[in-house]
Amino acid sequence: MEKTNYKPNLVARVLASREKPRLACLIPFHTPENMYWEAPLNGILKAEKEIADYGVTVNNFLFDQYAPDSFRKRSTEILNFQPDGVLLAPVFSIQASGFVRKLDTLEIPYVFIDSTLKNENNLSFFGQDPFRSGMLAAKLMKISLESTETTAIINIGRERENTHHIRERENGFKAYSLKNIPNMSFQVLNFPSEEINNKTNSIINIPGTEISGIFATSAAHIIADHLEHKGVKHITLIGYDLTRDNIAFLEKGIIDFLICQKPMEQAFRGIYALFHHIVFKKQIRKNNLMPLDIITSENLNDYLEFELNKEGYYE
Amino acid sequence: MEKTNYKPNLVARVLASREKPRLACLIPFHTPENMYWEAPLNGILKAEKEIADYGVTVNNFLFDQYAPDSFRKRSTEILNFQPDGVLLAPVFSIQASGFVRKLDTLEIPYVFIDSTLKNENNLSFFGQDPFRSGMLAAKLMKISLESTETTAIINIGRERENTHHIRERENGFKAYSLKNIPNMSFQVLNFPSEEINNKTNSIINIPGTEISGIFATSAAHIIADHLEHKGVKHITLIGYDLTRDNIAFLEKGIIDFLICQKPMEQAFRGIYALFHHIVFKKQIRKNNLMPLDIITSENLNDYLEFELNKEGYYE
DNA sequence: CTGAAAGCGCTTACAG
DNA sequence: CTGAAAGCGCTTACAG
Repeated sequence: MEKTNYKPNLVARVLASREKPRLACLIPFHTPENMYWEAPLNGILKAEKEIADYGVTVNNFLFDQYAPDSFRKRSTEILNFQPDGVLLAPVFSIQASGFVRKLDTLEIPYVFIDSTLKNENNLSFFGQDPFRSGMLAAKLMKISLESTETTAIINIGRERENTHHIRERENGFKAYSLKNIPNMSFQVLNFPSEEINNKTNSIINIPGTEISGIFATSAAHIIADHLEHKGVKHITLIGYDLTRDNIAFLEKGIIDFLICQKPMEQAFRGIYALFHHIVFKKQIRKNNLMPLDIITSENLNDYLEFELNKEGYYE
Repeated sequence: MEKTNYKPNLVARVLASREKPRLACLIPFHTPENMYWEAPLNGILKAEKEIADYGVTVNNFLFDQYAPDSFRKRSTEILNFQPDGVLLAPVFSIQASGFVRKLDTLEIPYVFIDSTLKNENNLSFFGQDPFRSGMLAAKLMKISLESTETTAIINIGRERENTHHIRERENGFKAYSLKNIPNMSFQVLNFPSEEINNKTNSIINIPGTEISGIFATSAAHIIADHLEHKGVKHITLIGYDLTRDNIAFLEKGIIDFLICQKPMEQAFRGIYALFHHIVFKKQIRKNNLMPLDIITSENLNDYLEFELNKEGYYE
């Protein structure tokens, strides 16, 4: 009888509905030393503006990315806040698991950005596949090398800092190299970030001319700074993320490639996923892998301008 | 007195307004031989769906990309249609100029995609900078080459076919090479597409082992097919666009890099620019250069999946 | 030319 | 439990 394929007008629905959905975001705050998390925050703020007319409000609960306790405190605040949806970066997997379990009970939808947890009922995930990004880095390394050469995989960071992500990048790089670059050898070097900060130039003891390529699984700018001071040229350096420091070294030609994971867009689209789900009852795609964008000095400017302005499809 | 910063609710405005804006699109139709223009059309259709609830309708006027007369006919139809906004690919610059002049008189806003015309009053442009894309191709070529080597720039296509675009790609490649790859020599080869289609394997007379890299300013799959049949390996092949043929050769490893200009997103965002301008009276950024996306076999799948699904920020 | 009323297509509180 | 009425925040045709 009701076979008429009636489609309600969503604009009218929003206006008539007295609902004012409240979203909560749980991501790390950024610091002058680590600006990475500024981008997701900007994505959130941009999305918030765009959907304000639909009655949606967004509240941010920022935690210390090195302090699991801070994460737990903020997540409790969110539960008290009783939001209609949550966007979170599940940096600390144990604490995040406990938190989303409570959200499940309360039937509050939640979206992961940056990294994900397996076997959770998240509405959606926006982020990168770290293993594949490591493979891509190895491919770029392969074409940069001339023949039989040695490269280094350098991990910089605290023990707890995004460990899984970093390891997966390394694993991807290794897997690709072993399969596709048989005549390349590599060594793995680990440096805690505290040590690096104090004595950059001495601690990274790169065996001079033997190394022709470096894959920095994080903080490429620190290695770039080291290479610049040492006056080392001709080392192919591949890293991650368009932070200000990295960009400077990319422009100077010290960093050759940066792989970008579109952190602003991850957060922007995460908010939109919640918005579309809650307000428009739309179906949401669960896994959204961001493309592995390759940035060089040639496409840097277009990329930056584009990424900063695209989100709203207008200025 | 009215210093109160009152912001009208756009959702209510749309509902109350009896306006039903009608958009017209003027782009080439695609054919089995040239599927490129399918992507922009899909972008248009996707955007159309999303904004239907706002009362906007979209009408497509497709022309033959090799026939200026076809362009002119369709543009006349659009003038009779009296749209509230126009999206067009100004493939034929003279005809397009005449058309947009009439739109100016009628005060109908219009947006360029794919390529642009200078000194026109277009609301917006979404496309790529072909010169910079050529530079990027040269950079990729540089890192792929081992030392002193010869590369070829190969242009395939009819005389009239996107000439400006193609030439600019070539010019960008040359400019970068001359400046940054002093020990590389290159030759420029031009093939009309008609000849190619008939005798692919014989006409491209690539001087065997002397060539170690090829920059295909268009139709890379034709060259890839040639290389495959000849059994030539180790030639770095760089081309454009994620067409089905190109993708197949990228996966096989015969094409090494494809530079993508996001044709679907160009059109999608073009429609959104018109929508936001007409319905929401939003300010629109005039020049929107798409990033020069570098696609390899490693990031191909993520890229495809992402691009095909991102537009609506949901599935 | 100004101002109050009707209406956009829905949802929801309320009367029956 | 059902159905008609009121109302979301605007615009616009219409009465004065």
